[in-house]
Amino acid sequence: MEKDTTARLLDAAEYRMRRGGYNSVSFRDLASDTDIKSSSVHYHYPKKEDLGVALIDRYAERFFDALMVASSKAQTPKEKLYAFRKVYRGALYEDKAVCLCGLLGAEMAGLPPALVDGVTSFFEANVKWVSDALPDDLSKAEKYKRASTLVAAHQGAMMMANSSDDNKLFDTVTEFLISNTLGQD
Amino acid sequence: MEKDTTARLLDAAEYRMRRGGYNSVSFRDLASDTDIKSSSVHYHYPKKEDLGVALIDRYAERFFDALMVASSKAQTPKEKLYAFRKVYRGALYEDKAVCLCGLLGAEMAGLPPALVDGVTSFFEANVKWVSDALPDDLSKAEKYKRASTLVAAHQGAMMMANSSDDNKLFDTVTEFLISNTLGQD
DNA sequence: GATCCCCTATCTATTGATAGATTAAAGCTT
DNA sequence: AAGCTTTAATCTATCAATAGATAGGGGATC
Repeated sequence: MEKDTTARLLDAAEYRMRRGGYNSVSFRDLASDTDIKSSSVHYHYPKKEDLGVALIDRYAERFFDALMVASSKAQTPKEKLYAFRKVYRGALYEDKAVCLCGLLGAEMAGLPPALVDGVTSFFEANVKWVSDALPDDLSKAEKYKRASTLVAAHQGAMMMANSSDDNKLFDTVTEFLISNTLGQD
Repeated sequence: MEKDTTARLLDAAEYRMRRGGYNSVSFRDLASDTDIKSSSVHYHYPKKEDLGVALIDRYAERFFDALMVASSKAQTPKEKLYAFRKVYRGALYEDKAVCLCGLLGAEMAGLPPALVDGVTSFFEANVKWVSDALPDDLSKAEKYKRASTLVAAHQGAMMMANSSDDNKLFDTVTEFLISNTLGQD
């Protein structure tokens, strides 16, 4: 089965947005990417904001789906955190781009209001997932602290790897941090 | 002495760019911010790329100046890293925005070539500074690893604090990481 | 008088967005 | 089955607004 138009539009929009940001995506670019006219893009997503919301929704859903798959056999906290890392790593290596929400999170103040919530929840859900992956005996506050640190470092490492064109930086940082964060009780 | 036009232009451009990214800044916006005409903005910065380069240069210079000041009395690695943190923290709390290079680093693929180098060097210099601040007895590789992690986490924490409108997240993450990174030999 | 700085005026390209025609398929009615 | 209606998805054509950029004029200062 072929991909329908909305899927192809979202693919094109995600590709562009994860490289140049929200304002680097235009309806005409998407139109030429998908071989339709820009007015037809508006048929699927009347406002750019609508497109943005759909993009974030799809991205988040795909991210957490991938996270479930990657962590399905994980038992220990360590295994779960490596699953988390693996999903981030895939986004960087396979898509050759930073996290959509990481980029939009930086541009937050310039985004239409409807997008802000999606980005915020993405990170909340990230932190929650990592918190739940950490050892049970840690306090809630301690879990929050470590989970936030892990998510922040993954995002930062992604951005730095991207901007220095050196993906190994991501590997180095996240590997170090996971072993280190778990290394002490 | 009043600020000259270029300084006011860079102020306005930095304000906007650190909130909405490179493509959210327009010559007309800057013109109205500084009460001149957009053609006069072109007098100072003929191309947008020129403006971008000047912005990054000034930002980097100011950053490392602030770092020198903040670390002038620092003796121990721990004190130096807290100075590093303090400068990042100031950028977040006082400017109420993310790091210019952090945002541009994410948008890298959509930037004019001339800007790319500036952003890359900013991070290289960051990592180098932190490396030099770490204890002497660590290997070069170990220093690189920890320095990259610290810089990445500061950037990521800044972005997450910004996008969740909760600056304390930055404090929590960076405090945890500095004490933790130094805590083990 | 040359230089610096800003102006008016204008150009072309691109932006997000809309109106209205067209086409084809799907569903109903008789 | 044939004819009619509706819906979905695309098109052409066009807007007004905004983008980056340039040409050339005017006043101030050195």
